Amino acid sequence: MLMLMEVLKENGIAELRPPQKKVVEGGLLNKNKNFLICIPTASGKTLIGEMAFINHLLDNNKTPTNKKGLFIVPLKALANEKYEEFKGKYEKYGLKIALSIGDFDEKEDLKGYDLIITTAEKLDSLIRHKVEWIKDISVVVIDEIHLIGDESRGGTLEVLLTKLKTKKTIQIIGLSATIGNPEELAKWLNAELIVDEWRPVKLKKGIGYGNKIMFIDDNGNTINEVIVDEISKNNMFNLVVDSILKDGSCIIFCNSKRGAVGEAKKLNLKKYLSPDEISELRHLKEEVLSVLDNPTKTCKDLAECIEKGVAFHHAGLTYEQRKIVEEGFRKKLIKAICCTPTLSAGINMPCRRAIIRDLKRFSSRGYIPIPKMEIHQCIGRAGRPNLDPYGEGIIYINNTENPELIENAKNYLIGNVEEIYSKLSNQKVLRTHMLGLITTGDIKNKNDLEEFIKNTFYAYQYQNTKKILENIYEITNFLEKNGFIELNYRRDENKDKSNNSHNNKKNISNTNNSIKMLVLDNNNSLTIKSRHEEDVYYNITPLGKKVSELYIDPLSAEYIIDGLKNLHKKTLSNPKNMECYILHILYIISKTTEMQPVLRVRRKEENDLINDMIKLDIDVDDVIYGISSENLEYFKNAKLFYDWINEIPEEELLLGYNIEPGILRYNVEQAKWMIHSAKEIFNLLNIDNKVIKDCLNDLEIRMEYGAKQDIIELLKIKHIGRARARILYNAGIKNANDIINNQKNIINLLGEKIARKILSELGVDTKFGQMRLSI
DNA sequence: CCTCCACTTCTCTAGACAGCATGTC
DNA sequence: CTAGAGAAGTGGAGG
Repeated sequence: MLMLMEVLKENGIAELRPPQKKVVEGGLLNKNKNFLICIPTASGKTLIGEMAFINHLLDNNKTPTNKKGLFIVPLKALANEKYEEFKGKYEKYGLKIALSIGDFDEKEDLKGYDLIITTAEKLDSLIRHKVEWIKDISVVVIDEIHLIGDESRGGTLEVLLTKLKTKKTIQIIGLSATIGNPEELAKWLNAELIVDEWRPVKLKKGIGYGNKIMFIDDNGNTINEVIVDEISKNNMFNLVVDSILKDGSCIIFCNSKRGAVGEAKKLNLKKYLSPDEISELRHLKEEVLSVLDNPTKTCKDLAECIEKGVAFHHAGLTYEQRKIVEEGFRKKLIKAICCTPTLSAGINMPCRRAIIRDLKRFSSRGYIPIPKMEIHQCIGRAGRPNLDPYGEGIIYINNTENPELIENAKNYLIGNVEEIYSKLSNQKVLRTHMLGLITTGDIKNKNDLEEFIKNTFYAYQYQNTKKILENIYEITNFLEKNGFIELNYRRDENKDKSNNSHNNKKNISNTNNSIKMLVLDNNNSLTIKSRHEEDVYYNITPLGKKVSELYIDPLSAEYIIDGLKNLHKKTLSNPKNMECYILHILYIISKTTEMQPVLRVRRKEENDLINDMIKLDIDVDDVIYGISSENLEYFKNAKLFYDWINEIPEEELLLGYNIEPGILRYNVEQAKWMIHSAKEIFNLLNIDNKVIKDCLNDLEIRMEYGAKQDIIELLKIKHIGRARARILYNAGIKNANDIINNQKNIINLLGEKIARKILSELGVDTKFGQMRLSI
């Protein structure tokens, strides 16, 4: 304890906050005690994790114990932020801190690191690659652990926690936002539950309508009503200006990107800016415009807003643009941000006044209410520690004084938030993780499988594993059918050894039958299990292992395999039309579940797309029944990638497909990953087809750079991207040899510094360089 | 033949984890 | 629980 306080003190923390004290008093320093901590954002959650790390990773002399701690965060941006923060705080004690996320990895083996900041998915992936340091883990802190209830990502966290919590030597500390059923989650984790409402800055909750804000207490009673100056007809504008004039800042949460941009455009705060601020904002504006070679519509819109002291923030912005907006807001140059949920959780972006504009959002099920938990996270942004005397979380109703709407808003502000539920039964989650668990050897047979499921949050919550097990048996059949796993029937070890593969095959079909019987029976099916089923053993195949390590959905892998096999047949009958094959491959990857959602098809576009698909013979099994609208969407998406790799100018691309810079980058990133996966999978299929193989190899590079085929040789060289490659190519320099033979020319074209870098990379006079050339 | 305007029809809808191997202008 | 805003298209009236 003494050591801990000393370390905290050396990092500027003299005293613990009430919830932190509560956790320490509850036994945080007991290295075997798990915790679930539900306290508001910005009340010092992270520090609780840090205390646990210090406790495990440093001894009384403040030197490393060589134990390992993991910090699992939900976003890469957050991981980066914490990595920098922890490095600054704890490296001085000799702790080695690593960041391990999808697009970045410490070069060295993570074995030598004490504190690793990672995401759930990355950690899961590392486990699949069988890193051996997992056994050294002594403490795991999970940030935003309530995400276990997230439809798409919760399952991964659940599988991970299920594994971790069986290892009794690991202390697990879950940090959570307020949830409706914390006891349930805590019990499952064998954790002590700490709930606290303490906040560093007081939060006033209110409902805005017309030009009034009605502040209410936790019982829903009105505390006071504030009249906002009606300086314009735009009530939102009045609300924002009201805050700014009191030295406050605003974040307005909207339910769509368009809504956020529209709201931002309506706020002109120029009148309220100082001359200094105006000139600095002009600088920011230029920065925003220079992020892309040619500013697109989104860039121009943002630049225009920023000049007026406002910004919008959503996934359509590039990473750099988002950073500019966030930085501008922190420096108080940008007075208000209109955003989508990008800012509702994750990175630290507090403000004085958080305004909720929408309480419903469009989803696959229609226009549905936004969860209360999310609204609470949004209004929880209000109140900047040490800057604001208080924060204001306001739900704004544009509609006059409709009592129903006010009542609805009130319900959002008071009372309990939703309970969270296991999302393990999500099909994609089950497919992916069943394969993963078989890969890692966590599940070797049916007994392991049932044991594992019994330990999940799902089983704990529903007290019934029958339904999910039936589901899983179907999935194991699917995995077996596609050659990702093998189902073996063995009565005992000896018999198994004498089994040959032919016998195994026979047994598999028996297994299938018995599983079907199980599904049909609704009453006491678990007791009527046949012996066949009892004895199912799961073995991973090389293909399955690859799919698992690539971290893609097995269903996507099936699409890829089917697609490539079909394409192979086509290349045999007509080995000439390369462009056609490229579109086929792009179409295949557009179908994968990782690429969803794909672009929507407008009615006017339908005919052209159908004609193209027929011409290219893509997924047209039966012309009479036509092509499904889904397939049209996949194809449209494929065409986007096709245009991208054919160097269609970005602005034209975005306009033509009606997307934004950030979304394009995201899609290209996903596509790159899928093409890489397709390439790796194809290599395992034992199909001798050089056309497809070359095509996949080239596509991976072309997708990364957005480049045509002709400059591929140049792109393979370090320091040459698509711009430099194009310059060289236009000057007649087409490959590494040309570069070596035209050294003077290269210097003229690219400048001496870069030219020298490239030449030394090509290692004209070193053997290593020559080897690279031959690759 | 053009412009304006009212009306109808169409379109669109949040976010962001994972592989791999290192550096675009 | 299952919408609603805004863009695009249409067509008639009026000059």
